[in-house]
Amino acid sequence: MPGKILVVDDEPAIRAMVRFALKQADFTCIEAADAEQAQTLVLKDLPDLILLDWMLPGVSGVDYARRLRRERLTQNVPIIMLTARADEDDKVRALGTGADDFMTKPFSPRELVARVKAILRRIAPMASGDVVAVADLILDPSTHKVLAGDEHLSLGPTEFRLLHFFMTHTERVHSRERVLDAVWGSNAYIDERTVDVHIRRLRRALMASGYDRYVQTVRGVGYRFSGDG
Amino acid sequence: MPGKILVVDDEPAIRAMVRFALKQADFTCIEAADAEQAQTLVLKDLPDLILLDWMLPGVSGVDYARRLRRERLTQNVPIIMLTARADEDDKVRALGTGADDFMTKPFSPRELVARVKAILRRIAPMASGDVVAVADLILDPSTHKVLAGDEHLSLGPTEFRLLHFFMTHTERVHSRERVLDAVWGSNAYIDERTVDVHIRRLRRALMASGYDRYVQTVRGVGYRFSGDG
DNA sequence: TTGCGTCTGACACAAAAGCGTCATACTGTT
DNA sequence: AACAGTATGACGCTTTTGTGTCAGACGCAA
Repeated sequence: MPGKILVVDDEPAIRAMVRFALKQADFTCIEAADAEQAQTLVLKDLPDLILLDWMLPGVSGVDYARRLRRERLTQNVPIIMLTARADEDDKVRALGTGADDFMTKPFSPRELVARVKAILRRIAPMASGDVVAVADLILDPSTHKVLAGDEHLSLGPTEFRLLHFFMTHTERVHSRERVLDAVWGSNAYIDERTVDVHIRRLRRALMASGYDRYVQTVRGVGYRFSGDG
Repeated sequence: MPGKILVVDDEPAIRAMVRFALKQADFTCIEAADAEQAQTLVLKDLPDLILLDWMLPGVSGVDYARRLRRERLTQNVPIIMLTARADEDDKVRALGTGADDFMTKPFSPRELVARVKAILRRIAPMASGDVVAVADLILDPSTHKVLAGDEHLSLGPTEFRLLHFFMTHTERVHSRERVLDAVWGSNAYIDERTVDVHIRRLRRALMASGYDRYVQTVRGVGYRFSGDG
């Protein structure tokens, strides 16, 4: 279950093709025909990546991309622009909006999937679906298992995501706010103290294998996942 | 990898290329120039996969694909559509017929083989007819029997297919949606909770032999069939 | 066709697991 | 010591899953 992808295009045919391709590759796909619909979906469940048509009825794809970049919620969601023609000017402008990549129609499903995966690996390591390992701690999103050495340890969904986040973003301090954004999906009205509780639960689960010491408190700032003290 | 593949294309040159590529990869290849011939071969010896040209003299590839999907015998045989141009509309329509993939000419032998293998991997572990075994649990599709140790256990058709799916796709977590696709067929309008019910029935059947613990719930995600907890 | 038994999917309710918040205890800093 | 930030256990609530039941579909036999 690598990731959730929002497709914004007014042509149902394109959406159908994209949906098919993404589904084949095990992505979850949500769809919108215009910017307004898209925004509703974005607020409802924040996607991991957005495929955005350059030309849209109403608010254009370019304008919508700018807006997505301005707003805090979507600031870090990668965007791939879809355009009808390979026009250099368009390309420059598209990248100017903050798009992460750019594809000209027609494109093959294979190419689409390849690019999506590339972007996700680069920008959203959590959504790539790859096995993550830190020392002897191994987390496998595809089986949803976590191994510490050869011990299999069981985590609740939230602790699993939390550990996944930490393991894909090691060595850095993350504020509670950031953790909430990454693990809870950023539009949650949740008390920051709640992070503490889940940190506690995660530590407890890791305790048996000693990996709890990887989950480090940085007083006044947040938490860090790191091998050395 | 076992496999008999039917190529339906009116151009002998294409057929020759495909035949060559498939033979190299150890597939058996049978050929037809039109839908009528194809149908004769299908009835004589059911192929594991069909490569079907989009444009055929007489009954078009699209229509023939629909027919293959309608008929019981061929309902589950994967189809790869071959189209002349990368026309988005064609692609979409091809997928609408129930094709599992499509390729635009010209394609390389390598690409062909890769796609064929991909499809067979995805669909065939269950369709191969091979006996599947996990620990002492043995499922034989040809006799439709399941043995746990030396106990013979009886399952309903759906539970049988469900177990078959699990045994050919162990270790991974499968969302209910995915399970529905694989076990019920990808065009079933079925409540996701129904999966739970059949999981229950399967577990109950496996209970006597203790294999019910292999059927694991991954909360918030789906189910997994796995030896270790 | 009719009748019979099995299989199925939906539903409703029960049970379980997970979640977020809070109050309180604790720890490090100044 | 006083303060601010953090850790932790408990608790009420929500979401998700488990399970029994039932009406209808289906296959089969007469």
